[in-house]
Amino acid sequence: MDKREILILIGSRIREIRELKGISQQDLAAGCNFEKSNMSRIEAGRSNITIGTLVKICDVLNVKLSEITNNM
Amino acid sequence: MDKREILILIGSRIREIRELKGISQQDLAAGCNFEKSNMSRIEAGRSNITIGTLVKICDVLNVKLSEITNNM
DNA sequence: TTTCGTGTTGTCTTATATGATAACCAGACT
DNA sequence: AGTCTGGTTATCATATAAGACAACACGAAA
Repeated sequence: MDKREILILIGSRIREIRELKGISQQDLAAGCNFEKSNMSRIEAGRSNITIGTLVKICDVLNVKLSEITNNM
Repeated sequence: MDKREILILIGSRIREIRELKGISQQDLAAGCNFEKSNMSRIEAGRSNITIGTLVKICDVLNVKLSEITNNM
């Protein structure tokens, strides 16, 4: 799996969990201290995010990093 | 677990796997197309690496991303 | 229709990761 | 002594992620 695929998978996983918890992109982004526009890009896999950003998102979603990267 | 801890854990995991496979930082870095100095920082958890960089390293080490992030 | 909620996209600045180079340290070996 | 090998650290330029902002699309509900 290459970088592009992984980023898309990570984004999809984030979106899946977010929707499962009934949170809007807006609110998730706000919890992470950034704009919904950036969250939209992240969920679309269009941003090569850092571990720091991913950890922030995991924190707000209240999931472990390994839950996001599971099977990758 | 916060960002700092996670980065240190990821770095340690990379080093562990690299040494297990008997590769030098030099060679791992070369396989990733960057310098040993950067690999040193990454293994020390002193660089907030992107998913792209992590995927590159996983590729050269021939491990899955989830093997690195396991239990985090 | 208008308004609201949610998400997307483009563009901008600033912060920082990437990547290169050089100097350095510690062991091992000659 | 010198000379490898492996790793660390400092500094630099460049690429790009982070973060903010505005405009837009679309469906639902008023």
